[in-house]
Amino acid sequence: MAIFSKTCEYAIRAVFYIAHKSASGDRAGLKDIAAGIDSPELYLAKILQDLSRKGLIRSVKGPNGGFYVDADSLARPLSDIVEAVDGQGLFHGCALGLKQCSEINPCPLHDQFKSIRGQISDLLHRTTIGGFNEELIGGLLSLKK
Amino acid sequence: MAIFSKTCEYAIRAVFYIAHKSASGDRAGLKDIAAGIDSPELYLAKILQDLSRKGLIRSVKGPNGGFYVDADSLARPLSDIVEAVDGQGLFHGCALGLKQCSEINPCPLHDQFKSIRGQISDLLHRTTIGGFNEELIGGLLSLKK
DNA sequence: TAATAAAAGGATATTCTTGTCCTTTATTCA
DNA sequence: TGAATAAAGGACAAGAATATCCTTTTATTA
Repeated sequence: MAIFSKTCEYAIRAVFYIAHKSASGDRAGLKDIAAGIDSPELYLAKILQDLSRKGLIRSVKGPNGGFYVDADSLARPLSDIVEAVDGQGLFHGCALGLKQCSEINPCPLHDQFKSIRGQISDLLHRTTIGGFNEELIGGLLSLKK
Repeated sequence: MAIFSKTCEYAIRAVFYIAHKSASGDRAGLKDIAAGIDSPELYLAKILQDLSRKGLIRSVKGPNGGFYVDADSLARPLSDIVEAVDGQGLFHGCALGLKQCSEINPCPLHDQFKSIRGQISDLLHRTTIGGFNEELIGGLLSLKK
């Protein structure tokens, strides 16, 4: 198992790609994004529809339409995408799947996993969607698989 | 997404349960284990067959048969189970699914995820299968969901 | 040695994730 | 206003993870 689902990986890469285009005032079309992040186009369409419904990205139909993110969304943390797609599983719940594990009755790995999950949460919360743009512009980062 | 797959959660809980019984010289039968860790019996059978083939646990057929772990296995790290079931995904590979991400050409989250994954790896490597027995004996820990 | 108990193994069923296809709706522009 | 473009939406398909069923093999013990 990877850390994120495949759907979530696509979502993150796509939003980065869209944010990058948005920074120069452009919108990104589905074909463009799918090619840019190396993902199946029609599956990505579903993911973007979902993110759009949830208000994480915006879309415009018709000629010269496409996806973009506004300034507010650029400032949003990466965790918003992860939660929208993969839910809270990475941050909460006993790692061993024990229902009775809690702060009051912790499993033997509870505190250690708590610390690690806290770090993942911190990382995803302090990293913003727009924060990758410099690196994308500098060409240091490719979003292709 | 949780950290481990459901299969892996069952596997970990089952091995803990078996290890606990083994400590008092007993073997654990499938029904017993499934009830003890609250998992579907026949699915668990497949998981245990797999762990047995991979040498992580031992089994004996026939009356008074069942599963047990030898002293060697008690000393094994939890990471052995996780790797056997969920593979290397938790420890290796770019978190964002970027093929080109590497030490030489790291993605923007590479180093931070590397640290977190290192901690997960350390935790799972330094925790042994047998290490939970005191807590199970003390009744502090329940393996039921 | 026969009866029984318990895991092993193969096949199938169900559910969830991932991926595709086709039609509809909204927008642009000639 | 009509044609073209691009996302939205609904339905379906493939694959993987999870779960169940049935038969076979191996061991115990009466």
